[in-house]
Amino acid sequence: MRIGELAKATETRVETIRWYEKVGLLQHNSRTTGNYRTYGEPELARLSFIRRARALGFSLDQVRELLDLAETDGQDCAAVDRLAAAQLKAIDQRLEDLQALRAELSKLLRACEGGSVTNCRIIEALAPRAV
Amino acid sequence: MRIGELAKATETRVETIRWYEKVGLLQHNSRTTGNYRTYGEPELARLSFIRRARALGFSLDQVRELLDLAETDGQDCAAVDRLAAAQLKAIDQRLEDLQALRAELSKLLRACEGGSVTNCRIIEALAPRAV
DNA sequence: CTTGACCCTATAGCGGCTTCAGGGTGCATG
DNA sequence: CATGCACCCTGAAGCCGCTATAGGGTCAAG
Repeated sequence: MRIGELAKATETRVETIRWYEKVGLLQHNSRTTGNYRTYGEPELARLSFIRRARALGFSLDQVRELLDLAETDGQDCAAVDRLAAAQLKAIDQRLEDLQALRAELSKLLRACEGGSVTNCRIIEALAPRAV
Repeated sequence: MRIGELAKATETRVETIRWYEKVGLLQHNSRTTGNYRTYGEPELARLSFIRRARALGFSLDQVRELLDLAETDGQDCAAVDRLAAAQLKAIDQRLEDLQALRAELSKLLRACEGGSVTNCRIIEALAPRAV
């Protein structure tokens, strides 16, 4: 399988695949005579894994750890669990931040809707004190 | 006022202020004989505005737009409103994504907790099909 | 006269790619 | 056999919004 095919199969951009190679996440099988990368099933599986983990918000470093753990035979499920739990906690934190931010912003927007044409309340709210 | 003072007053790092200058968001008043930047009230106000807008999740480009709008006398409140509304929409989208992600991840975690020692269900779930 | 807090510039680095420049490969069509 | 086109290659730079690092200068107090 060539890189474009692998890209399609995993919904990854070709450049991203080459980039994963550069940072040591995914190797290619071999090369054709024309110097094209080729991939087999294991690479497809590995890239799928990577993409799934990325979609769950894991960093590339975390993905590396997960891959290591996945590949050691004596599974350390606890380590995986720790990683996933940490990730969940980080997501919860970001959710909280984002929700606070949303509340602020929508307060601002409500102020604007009620505002007059001559005075933009959003600008006022952002300004340090009565600009 | 020197840069350190301004930094303290706005809870901004000194380096960030210099960076805002580099990207054309905030100028300094003048320089001392010792080549130190100096700032006055208008710069303090402007930086406060920038920081507030940033804290609400606006990009630097959006902040630039907001500053332009804030400084034109004939206010275009509608334009400000559009910007803020777009920002709110973007935040809502990110919230949605993040919530979906959270659900996925916590499903994974629940699977792991119930799993046996010999088979990590998180790894299984990430793998394309029964690695 | 030295110490220390503050300031300066220029440059590189972060994550996670994306884009660009400047080519080569390989297959179908004229 | 030439041409076109989709696909592939490498290497380097660019994106955002800073942060960090190196290697200096300024200035007031002790």
